[in-house]
Amino acid sequence: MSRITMEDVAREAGVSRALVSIAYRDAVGVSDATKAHIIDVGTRLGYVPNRIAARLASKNVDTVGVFLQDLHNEVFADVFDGIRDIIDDSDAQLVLAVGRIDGSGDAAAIRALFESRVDVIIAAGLMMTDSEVRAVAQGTPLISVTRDVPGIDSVCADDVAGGTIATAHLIESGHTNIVFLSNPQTQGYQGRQRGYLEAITAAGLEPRIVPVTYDRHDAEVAAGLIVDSPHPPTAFFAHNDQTALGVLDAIVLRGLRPGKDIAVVGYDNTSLSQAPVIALTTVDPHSIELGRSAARQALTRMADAAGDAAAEARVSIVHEPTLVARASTAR
Amino acid sequence: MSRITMEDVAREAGVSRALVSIAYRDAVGVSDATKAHIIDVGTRLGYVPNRIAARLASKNVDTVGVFLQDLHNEVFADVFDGIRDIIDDSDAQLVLAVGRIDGSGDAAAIRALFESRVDVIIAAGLMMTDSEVRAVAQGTPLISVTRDVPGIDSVCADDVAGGTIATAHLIESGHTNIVFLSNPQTQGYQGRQRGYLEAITAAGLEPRIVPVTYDRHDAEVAAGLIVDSPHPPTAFFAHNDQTALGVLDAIVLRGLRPGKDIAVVGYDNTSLSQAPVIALTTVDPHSIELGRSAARQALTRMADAAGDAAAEARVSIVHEPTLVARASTAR
DNA sequence: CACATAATCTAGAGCGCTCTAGTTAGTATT
DNA sequence: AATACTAACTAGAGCGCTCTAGATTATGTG
Repeated sequence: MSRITMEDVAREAGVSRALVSIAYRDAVGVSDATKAHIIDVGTRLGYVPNRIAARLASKNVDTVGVFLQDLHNEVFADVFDGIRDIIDDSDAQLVLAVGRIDGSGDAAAIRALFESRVDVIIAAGLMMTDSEVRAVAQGTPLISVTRDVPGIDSVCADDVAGGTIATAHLIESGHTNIVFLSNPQTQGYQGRQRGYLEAITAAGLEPRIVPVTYDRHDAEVAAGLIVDSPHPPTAFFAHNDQTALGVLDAIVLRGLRPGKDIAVVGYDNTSLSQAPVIALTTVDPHSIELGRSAARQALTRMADAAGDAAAEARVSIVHEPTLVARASTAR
Repeated sequence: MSRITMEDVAREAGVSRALVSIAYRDAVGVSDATKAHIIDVGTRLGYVPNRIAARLASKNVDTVGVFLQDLHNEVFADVFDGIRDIIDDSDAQLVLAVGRIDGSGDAAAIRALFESRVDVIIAAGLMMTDSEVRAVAQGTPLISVTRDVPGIDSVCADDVAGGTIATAHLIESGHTNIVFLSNPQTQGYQGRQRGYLEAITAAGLEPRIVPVTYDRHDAEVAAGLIVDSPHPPTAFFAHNDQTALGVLDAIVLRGLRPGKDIAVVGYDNTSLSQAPVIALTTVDPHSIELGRSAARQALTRMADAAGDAAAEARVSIVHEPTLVARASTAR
């Protein structure tokens, strides 16, 4: 274990501990020459600053906690990329916590973030209910990304609009029997469903909503049952790309051709959907950009928590999603 | 911010600070009644223990740092799942750091882990050279997972064997012109290539190795060029599933059929390759199991760092990979 | 050259917790 | 009833850093 402390460096360099601290933090108050000397001695001794101690001692170490729902869903990787873009350019620290696909790890992950005394939390894809989120956010500012939580700072795409353009795209292509695959477990992706409903009813069509679990294989099975039913739809709109992939699986397994025989639309525009083998039509919520916005908002919240500017009211940033048409909806 | 400290709880509960500490840590030395009372007062006040302070004060808070190379590659999600399986059952803490796809974030991520004073680091997919890894591991035990680093505890699949069975599978299927798509940037996936070479030369065939970058689109372009070349191979063996997907893209874009016209084998058995739409033949390194092994080894290292049992020599755990044959290599 | 001003540097009091050593009370042993 | 335990609890010294207030030295100015 690294046993070298700031004290050791100070003694060896012949200066006070405080000066070593100043030097290592790039703060003002040390001459260039002394600073160089201190850093030099430090590296020679193999000194590694102890961030734990620094965090304890200082009120000014900005740290943002990031919660990612599921590492297996690439959306969260995209969001994280965006967050990092911004945070790397600030001098804030990042602390990461990840949930479990079924949502069972959310509370524990958020608690861990709290116990690490982060100044602000960016949560991507929390599965709890709105009120649970609000309850948990007590004290530390919480920014929800990819999901709008009333009462909480939120950064997300306009999912209702996204659901509408996806459905409208299908309707324009001549489909009249369109099934929406919803996710009952995930609180907060209701917007996509609402958008679907709006577009469907506006067109005077009959909505068909089927709930599926988060698991892609389950989605395949569920979609398969629907395809095999007496009145199979000609198009599916899945609440996310993962589920859409399951639908493609079901279609392919039955010897049918996505796009030609049955149209499929996903949501998220993960890099997967872009692959020519998949070529999934999908709604792009611009996840990276969402991550960036969320990170900027996080930085803002930290700033006005530091200076005691009256905490602004809840902020809701909504990005406009765009449709990306690919082969899965091309005849 | 949560301003309530242990002191506050102690005062309110009418006990000493130390007793609150004992109660909250589930340690022995407090009666059940008092403990219940303390916890009760604590929750009423909204007390959240400060793990930062705990870490500083205690020598006995086990924390394992996990480095994941790239959130966009699902292998790392699998490895992480395995790690968490084990760590969740211990009472160690997990600290996560993630790199960047091009390896540029590795050093910074590892440094952050060091500065967080983790007791042991599990690194999945480090892109540095072996000696850089060894240099960085000074002091803190470092366990490399998915990659064998000489001199460092490593948990990985037998990549040479993996490369061999993949190539042998292709040869048995009658292929004689097999291209291996290597990744020159990633140190340490050389085993897969070596396995390929062994199988190829054992069969008296001509090796063809083409380097591609980590980017899937680049892989598609590179594979495309090879397919369009005068003597296109009848089979590709890609160093990982991501790259294999790029190959599938190139094949599909040319109106060819994977499996039928050109065979493709990947490596990692990510959930993606299992999807019927993709149906990629691949080598399964049993990533989750690798994660579990690595975590167990991490726990062991921490234990013998605590008790001053003579630190054992370097441990290398090798799992046997298995071939998963799917449609991408079926005529 | 005395005095102000700025630039460096230091002392030492915390940050919120854990942990060792010790005190006090409660129960058992002979 | 004296002794020995054990269980329950407390005091206080850190952990390695940051930060405020003050000391010291260097620089400028009329």
